[in-house]
Amino acid sequence: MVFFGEYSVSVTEGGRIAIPKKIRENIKGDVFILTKGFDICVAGYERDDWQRRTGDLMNVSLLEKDNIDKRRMLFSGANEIVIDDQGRFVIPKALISYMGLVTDRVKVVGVGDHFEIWDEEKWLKYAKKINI
Amino acid sequence: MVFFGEYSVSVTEGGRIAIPKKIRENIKGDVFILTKGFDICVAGYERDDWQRRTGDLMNVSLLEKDNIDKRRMLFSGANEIVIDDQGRFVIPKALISYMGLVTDRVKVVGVGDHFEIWDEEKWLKYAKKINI
DNA sequence: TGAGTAAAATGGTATATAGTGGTTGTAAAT
DNA sequence: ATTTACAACCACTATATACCATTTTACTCA
Repeated sequence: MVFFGEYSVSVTEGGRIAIPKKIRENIKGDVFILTKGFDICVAGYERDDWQRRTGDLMNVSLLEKDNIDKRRMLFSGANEIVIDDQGRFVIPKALISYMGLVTDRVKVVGVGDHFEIWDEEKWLKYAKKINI
Repeated sequence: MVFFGEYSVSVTEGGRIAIPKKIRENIKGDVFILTKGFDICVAGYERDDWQRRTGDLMNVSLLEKDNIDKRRMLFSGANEIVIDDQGRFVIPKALISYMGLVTDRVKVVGVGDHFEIWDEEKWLKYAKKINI
């Protein structure tokens, strides 16, 4: 399971997209976790992987304030998404708003352990900035 | 496994090429990784080799932002390519666009540990500039 | 509270286009 | 002369998109 590549897909008015085949075939089953990512994008994780990796974050001390911002973002933004049998799903409103979607096109990009969805323009700007 | 030589091949409208035999016979099996390379070309690596070099980027904390740029760059630019039994494969759209392909000819060149694919004109200009 | 209405979510179908596999042609190499 | 590598072409399949219909949810006002 490694997420690769960069794909341009269209978004309907209701926030529905068809996830690219090359990304989808890396998701076991038809369920995954979609949450807020760094730099105004949304990030998708395999459910098992998500549960395994968030495990440690569930056992922090009540007095531990470190990373509280990131922990809030990660968990409050998380949604369990079910992909329909045509490979489509709806990006929840809160995440649409978080990613600042303005056009009707997004980039779906693989980042190894997870994939990300970006407003297309924002991705292009970012990619230029970090010189991809 | 050493990639060398310079070959000119044609590209179809859909971005498909027949990889030169001399390059192909250095690829173990029929799979390799095609990524964005330096100076607007795309670069092909053996899969094992690439995975070995990127493996440590797969197991970072969900809260770790430090090398996110690097991870996005490496993985979003990479594609797992399967060569068909006639030695053909399609260069993904994002990479076609990255390499600035204008004509219907590319140069496939060996660079030791990897091979590269260039828009032919760009390669000739580059080769002239660096006085090869 | 509950019926009526509007809006959104969902499921399905049709269409265009991109991807894939196969055949044939041609020129070069053996 | 036969084989091989690459090119060109065609046909079929898979995927992404747009569109429409139905269901569900939310909202309003009597």
